[in-house]
Amino acid sequence: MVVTDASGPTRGDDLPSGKTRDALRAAHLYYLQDLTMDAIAKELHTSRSSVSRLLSHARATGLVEISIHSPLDLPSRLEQEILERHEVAAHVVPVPDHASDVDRLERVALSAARILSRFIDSNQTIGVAWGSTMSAMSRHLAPKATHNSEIVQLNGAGNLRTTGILYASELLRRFGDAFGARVQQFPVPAFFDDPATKQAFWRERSTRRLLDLQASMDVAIFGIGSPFAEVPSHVYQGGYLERADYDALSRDGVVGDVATVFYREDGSTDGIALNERATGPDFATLRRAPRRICVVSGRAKLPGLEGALAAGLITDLIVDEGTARRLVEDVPAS
Amino acid sequence: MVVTDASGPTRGDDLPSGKTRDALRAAHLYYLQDLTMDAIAKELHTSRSSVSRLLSHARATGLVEISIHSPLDLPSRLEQEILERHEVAAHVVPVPDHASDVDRLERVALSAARILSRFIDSNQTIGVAWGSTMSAMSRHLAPKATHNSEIVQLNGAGNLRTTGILYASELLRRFGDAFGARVQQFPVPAFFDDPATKQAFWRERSTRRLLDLQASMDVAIFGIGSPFAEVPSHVYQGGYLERADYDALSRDGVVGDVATVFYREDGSTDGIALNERATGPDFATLRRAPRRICVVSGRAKLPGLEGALAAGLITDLIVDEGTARRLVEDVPAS
DNA sequence: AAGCCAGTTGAACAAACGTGCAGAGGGAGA
DNA sequence: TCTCCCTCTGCACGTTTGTTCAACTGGCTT
Repeated sequence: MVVTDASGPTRGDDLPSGKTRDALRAAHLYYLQDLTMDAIAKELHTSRSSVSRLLSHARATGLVEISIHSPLDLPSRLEQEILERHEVAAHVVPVPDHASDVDRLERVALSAARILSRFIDSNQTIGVAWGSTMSAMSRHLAPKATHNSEIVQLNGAGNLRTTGILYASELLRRFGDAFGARVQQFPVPAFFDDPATKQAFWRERSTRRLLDLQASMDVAIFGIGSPFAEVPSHVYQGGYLERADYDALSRDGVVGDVATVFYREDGSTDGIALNERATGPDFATLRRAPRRICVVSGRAKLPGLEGALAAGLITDLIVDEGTARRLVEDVPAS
Repeated sequence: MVVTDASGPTRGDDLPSGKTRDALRAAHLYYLQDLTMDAIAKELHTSRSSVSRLLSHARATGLVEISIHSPLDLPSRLEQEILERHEVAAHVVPVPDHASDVDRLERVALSAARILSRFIDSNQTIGVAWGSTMSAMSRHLAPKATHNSEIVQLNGAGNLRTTGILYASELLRRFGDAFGARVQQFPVPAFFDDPATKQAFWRERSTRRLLDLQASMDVAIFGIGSPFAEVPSHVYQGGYLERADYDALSRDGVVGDVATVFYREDGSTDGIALNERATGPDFATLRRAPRRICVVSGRAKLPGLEGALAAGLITDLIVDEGTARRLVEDVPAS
């Protein structure tokens, strides 16, 4: 639920009550004055454990923000190089080379969630895709109070087996909760069976409303799908695609997808039949968003990432260290 | 010393060596990925204790910044009221009411030091006064790398007993170190014996250079002196003033000083003889600095604070809770 | 070459911290 | 009014973290 907190007009002394208020004060004392929790407990007339919990609350709830500044001169050579080669602001997440893909994903998602709050603000329309990366991310979002913002689902999530609504709506809801934003779901399947159905649907006014929102996004957040990786992305496991679809993608030289829209190594999408049935925004629409944040982890997604970069889909990239390294090594000159 | 760190052009893998680099990585892992220090130790191939130290280093050195955001709607009613009444951005430091004045000062100074780094940036001229408040503050500054900034001493520090140079230079040096800035000392006594000497000195070219710097300050940082408080400020203990001077101040209705320039309750300075011999910048000069940060703790300084506010010396105020409360209560309507 | 100093290191200990748990409080509904 | 359910509290325990200490390193002097 959105942070509301009963801190009414309790004027008078200095005990305006309200958990958030206490948390704020505890945070001041702990992070700005270096008191121990014990000392804070005494000042707040409560137990040390409660203070510990208050501080957890303060962190989890975004009252406290911890950020890390490279001393400008040495900003991860990697980030620097990625910026130069691809004109993309990169955030490289350190992960040990031997980490499993699951670990890697989890850690990138955690960092990404923390970094994200910098980009979110009031009065924004925020497009959110879905997939395992976005899902992991949604579980770690640091709340940040905003007004009048809107979360828009970028692509449908229904498939042959489930409506996908539960999964996707849960994910979206987490984003909405974290930022106190309204959530606009997109209740369509990930892929239509028949392009004509999509066309028809797209003409519906309720659909149009959503498409218009997408077209006016301020921020888009998405992962990258990699159809032919050893560990396929969510889209490719969940029964969204059939054998024939795969074969078609393979023939077309597809290296990845963003919000269920497929593309080739060079970023092109023309003539990829499946896109006619996909529900994600075409790249021209996506690129209208001034800030487009891509979260990637695992070397398997490298080709997909390179394609997305070629397509100019990304303005901000959050990526694990190993993949970042390969990105700059693979392509000596773009 | 200024952070230099031997992290040269060590290209290659991902082990560019350098303590700062490790600290940065540790900080990422600890604060952005919530690993335990033990886990980080393994990733960095070192002991847990070293990681603990690295993290301390990262915090002390400003690589990690921890900030606290009130959820905009409830920004300490006090800060709100001070803003409305005095047009000053206040930062209220929570301190228990029963805290001693020494505690109070220490805690305000600590918070102030942390808050300060937000205001400091590259290519700035930063005026710094001295006194017990500034001294306490200087001991807690969080380093922040800047280029081409300059610390300028606002007022002389010599007195009858010592040259004051040691004390003041130590204080200034800490500021300089923390921000990697050059330090411009002002080697004059706090008060001249004879106004004429001051006049003469002020015509010296070396003095002019410094006064010009003061006149082009971007930020000024100062405390408030309170001559008649039970616990007198540094200026009033150290042998800077004599009996006769006190009497004169008392007759003139002085309530405080900023950088050894005295003023009355209404902020006026005209006709206060001592100011003719003082070495601090006159208020017109001071007010040319776009940002003027005042750090105050202890109710004894309340009259002084009110005078400084009346004189329009302050744009940003860092003050302990008790004093802030009295400030808004004392004067129901400004 | 020996000696010295300043800076690091990990082990061991002590302090500070997070969390499961059982009990207390306090509405909303029966 | 009683009961159920939810939330919050402080305690007790195990874990995590800060710090002291002695040993070690590498550079510089004598």
